[in-house]
Amino acid sequence: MSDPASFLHRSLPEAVYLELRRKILNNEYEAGQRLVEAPLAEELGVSRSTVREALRQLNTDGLVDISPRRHSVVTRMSYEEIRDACYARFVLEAGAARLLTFQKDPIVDRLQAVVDRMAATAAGGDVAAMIDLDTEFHSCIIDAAGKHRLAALWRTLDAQMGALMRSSIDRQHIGLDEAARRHQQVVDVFRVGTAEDFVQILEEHYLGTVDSMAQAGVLDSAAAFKP
Amino acid sequence: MSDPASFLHRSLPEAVYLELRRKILNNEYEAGQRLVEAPLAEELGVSRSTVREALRQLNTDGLVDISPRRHSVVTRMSYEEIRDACYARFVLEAGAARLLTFQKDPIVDRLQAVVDRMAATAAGGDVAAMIDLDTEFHSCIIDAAGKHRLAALWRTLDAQMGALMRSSIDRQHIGLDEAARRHQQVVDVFRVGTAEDFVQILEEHYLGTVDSMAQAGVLDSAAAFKP
DNA sequence: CGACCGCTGATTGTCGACCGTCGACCGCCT
DNA sequence: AGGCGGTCGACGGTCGACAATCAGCGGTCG
Repeated sequence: MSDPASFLHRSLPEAVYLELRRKILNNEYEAGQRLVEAPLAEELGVSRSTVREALRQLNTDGLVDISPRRHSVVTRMSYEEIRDACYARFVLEAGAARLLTFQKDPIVDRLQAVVDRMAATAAGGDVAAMIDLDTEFHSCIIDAAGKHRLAALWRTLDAQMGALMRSSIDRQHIGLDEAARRHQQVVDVFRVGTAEDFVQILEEHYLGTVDSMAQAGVLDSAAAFKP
Repeated sequence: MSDPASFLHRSLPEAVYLELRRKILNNEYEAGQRLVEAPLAEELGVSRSTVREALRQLNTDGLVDISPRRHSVVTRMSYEEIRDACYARFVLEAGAARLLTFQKDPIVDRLQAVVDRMAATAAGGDVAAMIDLDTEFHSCIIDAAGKHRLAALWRTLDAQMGALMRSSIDRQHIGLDEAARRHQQVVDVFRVGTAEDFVQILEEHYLGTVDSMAQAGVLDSAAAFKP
């Protein structure tokens, strides 16, 4: 993100990648939609090779599924896959959190500030902004641990979850106040508790997230098989 | 690995990717070596596009660094980066382990079997086989948790570490018996302990690994600042 | 009437060529 | 002699064309 050289030489594939990524994450392309190289290339004014490279990148991000010799589609995750990704994200965040000093860690002020903004945003009903704040909140924790690689992995998973959350909250307009409250709870535990307490409430927090996504019916077909 | 469709349609880029990956992981290419597209293409009998795609894939695996408009090189990790990757691997494995039932989990037999083979291998002094067994050992734990996404992330990190371990153990021919003993210790804790005990010994296990790599001088930390 | 089989269109796979850019080298100016 | 600007070679970036392959469709045969 803060790599100074990445602003210069933002290559064509990188730009295409970012554009397609943005559209997928904003649900301008819905899950399962076909992404055909040639039309995208013409639409974006580049050649197929360029689009192709961007699609491969999106594939490794888990945002696009590529069927060999067939066509690419926006990833549609099963309930199982969503749970797995969510759990992996939780595990990484817990791994970051256990490195922090609790109670007197200055990070708590930053977290509180984000939660305050969440409360304000919840009142306004801006779903997209809320999800961005969620990412910002957890990023604080991840970044504070100073583990760059771990943070990178987390960010990939978070982006995917963000896309799902967008589409889930879009469908049922509840939970913004609830979300703000949940995060406040996390901060409170951070203030007075230990790493163990924190991990526990974090896990509940994540489970709540995947549950609300499940109930929102984001997972179209596989939802029926939920235990 | 177990994807049935992956045997069919093993495309050219995939094959090239696997071949280059194998060479990097076996240290047939040393860290920092330049990987120029055109010569590689000719050597492998494919076009530059194909090699290019394989290099991108290796890049996202963290095995190759790509400098825009310049050339690609085999990744040379700093001490910090190694520690980060190692820690992330540990976090993921701990996240898998906490889902297991301890003491009576049937996995322990499989783990013990691997350790037994380790002991035999240590006597023979086969470094490469030992590293493969290490991967197999930890894979048992990861796979037993049944979290596919988490396992995939772990595997990527493990492959990188494997490359480093190969080159570190190559340089100092000690530690094979020591490695076997360490893993036996992990199994013992698994037998009688709880998830918390296990995570603790696992962390020591990982720290020991990164330390021995550090001492082996894999990370030319001084060389990093040298022209 | 249904199942099978080959045609066909759509889409990706692969390639070689041309273009732009970067760093290295060299000669000139101070 | 040292710094600087220009030139050159090397390499990645981008492209359009051609080949391979798959799914769906329509015709045909049992």
